[in-house]
Amino acid sequence: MSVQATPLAEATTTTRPEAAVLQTPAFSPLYQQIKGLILQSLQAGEWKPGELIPSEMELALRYKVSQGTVRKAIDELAADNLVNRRQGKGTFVATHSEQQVQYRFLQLHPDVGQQQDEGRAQRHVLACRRLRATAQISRPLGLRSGESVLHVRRILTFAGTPTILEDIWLPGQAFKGLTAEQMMHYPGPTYAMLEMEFGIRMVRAEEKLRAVTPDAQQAELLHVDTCTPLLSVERLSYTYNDQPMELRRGLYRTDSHHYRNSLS
Amino acid sequence: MSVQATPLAEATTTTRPEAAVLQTPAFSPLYQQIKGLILQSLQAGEWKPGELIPSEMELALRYKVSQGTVRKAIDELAADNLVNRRQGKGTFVATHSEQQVQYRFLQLHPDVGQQQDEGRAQRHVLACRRLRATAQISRPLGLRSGESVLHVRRILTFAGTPTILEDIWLPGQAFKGLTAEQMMHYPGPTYAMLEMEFGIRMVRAEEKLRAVTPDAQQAELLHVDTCTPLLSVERLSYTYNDQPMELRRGLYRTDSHHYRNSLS
DNA sequence: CAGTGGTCTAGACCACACT
DNA sequence: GTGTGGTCTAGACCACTGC
Repeated sequence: MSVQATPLAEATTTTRPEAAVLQTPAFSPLYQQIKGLILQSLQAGEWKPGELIPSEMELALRYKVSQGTVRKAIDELAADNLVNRRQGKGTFVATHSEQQVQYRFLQLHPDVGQQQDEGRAQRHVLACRRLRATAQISRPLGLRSGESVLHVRRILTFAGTPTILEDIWLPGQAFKGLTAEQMMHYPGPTYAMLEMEFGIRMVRAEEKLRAVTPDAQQAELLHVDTCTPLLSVERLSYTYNDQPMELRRGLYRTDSHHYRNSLS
Repeated sequence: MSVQATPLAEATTTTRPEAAVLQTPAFSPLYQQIKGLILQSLQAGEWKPGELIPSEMELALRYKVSQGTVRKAIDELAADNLVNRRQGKGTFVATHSEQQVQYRFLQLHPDVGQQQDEGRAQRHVLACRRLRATAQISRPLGLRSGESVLHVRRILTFAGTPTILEDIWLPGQAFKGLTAEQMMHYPGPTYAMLEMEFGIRMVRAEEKLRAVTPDAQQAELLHVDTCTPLLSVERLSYTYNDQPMELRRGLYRTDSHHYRNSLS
């Protein structure tokens, strides 16, 4: 449970106790190692999304380091959005449910001047079935060609206007038993459902955007013609360990919505 | 130069010296106040882009706080990309020149499988003139309608293909004397030029993306037809103090490039 | 009130970059 | 070697939460 050369808790010198870091080759600071250990516990499900993790003091005792070192490790986890700190209460495992921002990965916002977003989106699942992955699908997900994947196609409707047509591919192995029923009727973000039902939490994602025109079928589903420019958003979502766990391709209507991004 | 109730450097108690923070109402931690003071010096141009700022120890003495407090302030400035820390050398004011990533705000990348990016983009300035701002232009820039703005239109060409058509609007007041010559022939990012020549550094930006089709003129300039879907990127760039300083509207061809975004 | 995260300090040592 | 940022520790106090 301790870290490399165990630093002694009851060190008698006033100086730093037995260095807990290897010498020059591949040096990694103590707090990074602690961060790694906490990350492991997070992955292993020792503390589940929404739950309280042990206090800084407890973790410091457990790993036999000072509270300040644990603090710096947790600071980075909080910066990565893996945990939330709440003064006076404790540190909680981050979750896609009950988060201040619902739909954390959806960057599409209604233009100002439009009517209200009418709250939640309406979801229609058009298809939900298992199939063998083509190379195009399996490669980004890190699967072998021909492995089982779950394909979901759905439409998100805002204020009565069909706005997003999404195709979602999930590794079949990890999401056994996922039904169209669950996709349809789970109250809240899909990512929250995957987290609750399958214990798999999407931690970060990479998106590639393009402007495209729809084919006949896509156009019909979105109630536009085949000349209407649409925003194609290809998203690869990762769980812990940078393991890709979802491939998603969305077609967004941008006539009364826009995709927002902040740069710094 | 000190902060609120001056903490004494030579405090005799082993406890925290005279608290440097006001009581409950509008409490702000000391390191935030230090961050604010450093930010002021940055804005005032006391240290220019690319220059070395004083060492943590020097700043600690100047503001009469401990090195750790200065460190935390600088940590946040570094997280905001306002300064760069280099171990063994010091802390430097961030700049758009000579940065590890050129074109920090440009998210368009060549698709894999394409030929090399052929290094730098080729720039053609089509127009560069002063005019009175319409409401549409002046509002986002925080100007009054009719105030002078500089309008630049240009094309960026990658590997021989005209790929980006950009319209740029800058407050006329702040950028007196900017010429097409400078826009054309400055070696390096435009933001680096604005920084060097006018001392105005863009610190962050907000973008709104849409899929659109070009009008006849735009289509001709980009060598596409008027049915080709293009990515419209509207960017508002800010300098220190969240002051908007540039409005830019780009039309991106996404047939062999894509816009990349990371979510977390 | 006790317990938690948040702030601040002070001092020692490590890793890196110049000279 | 000297000076810089980077890491680690230890202890005290502050601010927030809930019993």
